Amino acid sequence: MRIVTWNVNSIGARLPRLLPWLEENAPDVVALQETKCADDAFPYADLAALGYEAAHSGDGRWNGVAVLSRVGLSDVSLVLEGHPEPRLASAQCGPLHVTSVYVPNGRALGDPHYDYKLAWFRSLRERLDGFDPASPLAVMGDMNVALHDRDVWDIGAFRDSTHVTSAERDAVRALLDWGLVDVEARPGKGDVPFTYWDYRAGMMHKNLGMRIDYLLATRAVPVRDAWVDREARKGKGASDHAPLVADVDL
DNA sequence: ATGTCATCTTAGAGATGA
Repeated sequence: MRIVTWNVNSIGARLPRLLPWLEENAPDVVALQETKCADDAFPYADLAALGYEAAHSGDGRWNGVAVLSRVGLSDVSLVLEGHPEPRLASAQCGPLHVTSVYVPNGRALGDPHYDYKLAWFRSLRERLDGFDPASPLAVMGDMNVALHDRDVWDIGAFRDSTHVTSAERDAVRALLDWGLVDVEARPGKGDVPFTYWDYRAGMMHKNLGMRIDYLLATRAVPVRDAWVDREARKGKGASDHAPLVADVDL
């Protein structure tokens, strides 16, 4: 099966790009983030027309996550204990349990949002205790963390900034220690499979990006291939994130 | 790098977040 994670930066604004992309790439399961959409405005019908069931959690202007599946959708959960913002959606999709996450950005060191980010990660880790690391399970989404120095275009530009601190990286590593593997995409242009490029300052054109979107999967998920579709980040009407795609033997 | 984009607000340019 083919699985995808993609921060679409508004599903409403992105629909003219998202729907043709789904038709062309034919993924079985898609984890979406930043739908920026209330549940009653979610484009269920457009997605159903392409064969997808959807579980969405969103309340409007900010955040919002979804799981799309054309291989079954059951055991839906939209809750991360103690955190009311719509940043997590999970479901059983055929043989694979999928969680779509949009981790809080953190904003700045010393900002309360940074502590919120770390607390959110802790809750996500605790939530994993309800699952079996020997079973096929994927946690996918925008982690808002660059795990290694090479995962940003210039680590020197990230002094005293979020996304690269030890605490944030430790929070991701705690997920790995539970039993998840960081499924890195094939190297892209510039040797690092960046998934995000800021809209400003021609960052995409200069390939000044970050690898902050992740597919984390248990060892029970045999990964055949994984890549970033940079084409989806190009041109008019693109999200500032590219989709991370993987083919798995399930 | 701070050159854009998306959304909301008691109508329309500014605030907010990324």
